[in-house]
Amino acid sequence: MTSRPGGRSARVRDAVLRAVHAELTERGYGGTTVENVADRAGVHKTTVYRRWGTVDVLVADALDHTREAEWQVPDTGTVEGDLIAIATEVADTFADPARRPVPVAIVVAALQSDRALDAKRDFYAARHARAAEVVTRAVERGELPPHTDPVELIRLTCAPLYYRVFITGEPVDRAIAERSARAALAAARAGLL
Amino acid sequence: MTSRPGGRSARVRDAVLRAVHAELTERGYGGTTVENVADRAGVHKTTVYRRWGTVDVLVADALDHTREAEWQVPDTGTVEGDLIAIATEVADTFADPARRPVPVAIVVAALQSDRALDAKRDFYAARHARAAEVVTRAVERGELPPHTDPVELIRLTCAPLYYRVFITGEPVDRAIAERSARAALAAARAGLL
DNA sequence: CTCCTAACGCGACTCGTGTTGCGTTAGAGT
DNA sequence: ACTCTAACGCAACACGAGTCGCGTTAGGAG
Repeated sequence: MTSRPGGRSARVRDAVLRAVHAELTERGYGGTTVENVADRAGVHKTTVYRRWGTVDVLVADALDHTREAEWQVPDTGTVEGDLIAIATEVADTFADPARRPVPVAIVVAALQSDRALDAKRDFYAARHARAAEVVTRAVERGELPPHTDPVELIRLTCAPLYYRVFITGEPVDRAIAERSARAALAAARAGLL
Repeated sequence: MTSRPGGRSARVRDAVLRAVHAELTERGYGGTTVENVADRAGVHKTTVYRRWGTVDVLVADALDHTREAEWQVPDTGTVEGDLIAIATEVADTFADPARRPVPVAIVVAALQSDRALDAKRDFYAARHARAAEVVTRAVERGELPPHTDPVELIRLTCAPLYYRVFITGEPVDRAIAERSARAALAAARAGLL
């Protein structure tokens, strides 16, 4: 039934999703067209229209695809170090002109399409669940109160960075990443999560 | 030169910006068209194309327009009460299906257009500057450390709510608003801002 | 090796968005 | 009251995104 990894369908999908990534980086979500994606992938546009239909579905599928790649959870020995590492990674991504456009495009897509919304929700749910390990470890070590909500601490760590990028439009750097992590940690230590 | 408030230009602008608001609410940013806006405003589409050109400029102008309306800063007597009030207002807006689409559309527009980005940046800069009053009052009362960054505390209060709406896609309610405010306050009291 | 089907390529078509040239009108200035 | 100009209305047009029908091909099954 379904083609194996070496089949034509799989090759087309790989080429198209790579093209989606490149188009989003260069033109952003609004400038990305099904036709341009098809051309870049070396595939006819009707093929893309039939299998995906719209740009937001392309983005959603690309996000699902990248979710298969594994992500390494930091383990510095302390929660503070781990949270700072996580926040720094986020800040670095948004500070890099080559990587920033893709997550931005995903947010835009998710705000306009249920299909992309699901993909984004799943992606962040998985990421948060993985990242929460640093919190559960800290609780076990006695660094944090026993009833601390692990995912909430992760959210609180990242939120100020995303807030700057998407709401206030201010730049983000590592100093802000550190401050966000420490602020979130202070709330956790106060037993507020 | 410029027409006075009662002139034809001003009437057209009012009608168009009202139509923009309605279209964004009903169809969202992606579904809003210059032509639909013009029809709803009872104006020919070329008029809108000439004065604004694109949807993002319409959104930007509408945002500039609403910025003229004054916003009441809460004053409950304590920083905690004030911050909770601010956070609750944000949460209520996003929880209300009738009000939520507009700020969402503004974020989408700002991610795709420099003109809308400027308008959004100015809007939030003004809002934050006004809201920061509750922090400076608190510092004067001795509730918070003297070097606390007022705007940063406001950002920290609101960030988790926006993070849920735009990134994780989780719902926001008043309980989360209160927790966000208290968490931000804990960081401020720890002298981390 | 042959068959069979799902997926792809191709070109023509539809349709909505945005543009242009020209005539018309509101309304400010005198 | 009259003029003069900026802004608006209108219709025809251009352009690109998305659709459709049909022919072609890759590649798995037997």
